[in-house]
Amino acid sequence: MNIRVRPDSPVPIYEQILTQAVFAIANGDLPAGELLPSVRDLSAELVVNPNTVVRAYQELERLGMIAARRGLGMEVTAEAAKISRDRRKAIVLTRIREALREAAAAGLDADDVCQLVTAEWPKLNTSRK
Amino acid sequence: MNIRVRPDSPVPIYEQILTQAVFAIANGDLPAGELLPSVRDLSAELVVNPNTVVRAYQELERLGMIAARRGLGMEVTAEAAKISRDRRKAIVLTRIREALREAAAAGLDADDVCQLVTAEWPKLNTSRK
Amino acid sequence: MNIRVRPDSPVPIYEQILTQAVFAIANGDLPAGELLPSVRDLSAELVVNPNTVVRAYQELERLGMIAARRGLGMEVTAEAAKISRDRRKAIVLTRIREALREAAAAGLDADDVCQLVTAEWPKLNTSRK
Amino acid sequence: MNIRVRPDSPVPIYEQILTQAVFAIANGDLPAGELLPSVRDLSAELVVNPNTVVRAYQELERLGMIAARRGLGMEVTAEAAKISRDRRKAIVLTRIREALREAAAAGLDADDVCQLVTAEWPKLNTSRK
DNA sequence: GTGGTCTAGACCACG
DNA sequence: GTGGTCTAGACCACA
Repeated sequence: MNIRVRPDSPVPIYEQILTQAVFAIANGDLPAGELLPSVRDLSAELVVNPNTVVRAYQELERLGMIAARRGLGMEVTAEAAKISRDRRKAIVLTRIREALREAAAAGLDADDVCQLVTAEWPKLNTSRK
Repeated sequence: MNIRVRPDSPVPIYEQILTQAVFAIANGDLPAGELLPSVRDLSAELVVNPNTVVRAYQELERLGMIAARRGLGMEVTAEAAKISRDRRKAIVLTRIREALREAAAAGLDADDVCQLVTAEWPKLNTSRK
Repeated sequence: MNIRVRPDSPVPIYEQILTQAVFAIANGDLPAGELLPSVRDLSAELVVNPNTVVRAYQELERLGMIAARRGLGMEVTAEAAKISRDRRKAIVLTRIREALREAAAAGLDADDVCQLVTAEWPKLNTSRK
Repeated sequence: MNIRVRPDSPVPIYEQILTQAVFAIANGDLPAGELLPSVRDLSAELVVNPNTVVRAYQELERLGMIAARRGLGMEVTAEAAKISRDRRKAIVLTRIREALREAAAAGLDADDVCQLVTAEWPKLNTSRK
C-alpha cells in the first residue's frame, strides 16, 4: 500500500490512512477484488494502534469502497474506483472553496489568486510525474 | 468590528474572530490607537462564550497587534498594521498551499485550479461589494 | 433519554443506543435544537464505556441527525426528524424482507405469514400506547 | 443438496448452510438414511472454507439430525424429519418476531405489516416455483 | 465542562 | 488467521 503516516500532523492518523487509501484506489493502485493488508499487519507497519487502522477501514467500508470478507479480510469493491474519484474531487473542491473564502476576506480577487496558484505550483514536491 | 462567526465551521470560533480582526486591521478598518470592543460586549454581540473572545484577544496581544490599556481596554498598536498585513499574507498563502497540495494529489494541474477558482469565485457570498 | 441497554444481547450496545436514539427523535421525544446527554453522563447512566456511547453518537452525526456544538455537546439537527423517520422505515423494511426470505425458504406463503403476524402481534410487550 | 450461499449476507455462511439443510430435511429432500455430501465436496461446490462446512455439520450432529457412519460419511437420522420441522418453525417464528418487534417500535400496526408482506412477497427471487 | 483522538489490551465469531 | 466489539484510561483543543 505504501502508506506513510505523520503522527505529529494536526490531521488525525486515521484520516491520513483514509485519504491515502482513497487516492490509491482512485489511481488504480488498489484494483477491485484486491485484499487490503490486515488491520494487524498495517498497524504494525505504521507503528500505530490497530484501532486506528480499524477506524480508517470502517470509514472506507461506510463509503462503499471496501467490504469485509469474513475470515479473509477487507476487499476493494467494484464501485470503489468510481466512488474514490468522486470523493477525491469533492475533497479538492471543498478545500479550494475554503481557501477562496479566506482569500476573498483578505481582499484578493480572482486574478490575484490565479497568480498565487501559478507561482506556488512549481514549489510543490508531489508524487506526480 | 462587523465580525461574523459561523459556529458550525470546522475552524475554531476563536480563530475566526482572530482572523477577521487581523484582516480588519490590515484593511485599515481598525486604525492604530483604536479601542477594541470589550470582551463582554463582543461576546454578547456574537452570541459566543466570553472565554472564546478572551482567547482571540490574547492571541492578538501575543502577536503584538493589540495592547492592554489598563482601565480602558485593548488598543490597536502602532505596529499592528504592518504585522497584520504580513500575517494576512501568510494565512492566505498557507490555505492556498494546502488546497494546492491536495489538488495536485488528485491529479489536477495549475490550469484546472485556475478554472475552478474563476468558476467558484462568484458563488462566494462574502461581505465584499 | 430513557435509553435501556441489554449488555448480553447479540446486537452491539452502540447499535442499541443508536436505534433507540433514532426512534426517540422520530417520535419527537428529542426535538431539534435539544442537546443530547453528554458522553460521560450517558455512559455513566448506562454503565457502559464512554467510547461505546461515542461510537453511537458518531453514527448519529454521520447520519446528519445530530451535530457537535464545540464545548457544549451534541445537538439534534433540524433535519433529524425527517431523517430518522426515513431510517426507521428502512430498518423495518429490511428486517421484514429478511424474515420473508426465510419464511419463503421454509415453504410458507403470504397467507401463512399474515396469520403468523396477527397471531404474534398481541404477544409483543412494546412501549406503544 | 442444492444449497446456495450468499457470502455477503450478514448471516454467517455456516448458518446459511445449516438452515438450508434443516429446510431440505424438513421438506423430505433428504430422507432418513441418506448420506450427506462429504465436507470436501460440499466446500468445493460452494467455494467455501471446509471448516465452514464442518461447523454446519457439527451443528446438525449436535441437533441429532445427522450421525457419523464411520468410513462412510454423515447420515440423516430417523428422527431428523421431526426435529427439522420443529426447528424450521422455530427459525421462522424467531425471525418474524424480531421483525415485528421493530415494526411495532416504528409505529406500524398488524395491518400495515400484512400489507408490506403481500407487497414484498412477489419481489423475492427464491427457488420456489 | 464538552467532544475528538489515540493507545493498550481483552474477548468473540467467523473461516 | 480475519475483523467486530468493548473496556480502561490517557491527552488534546475548544468553550
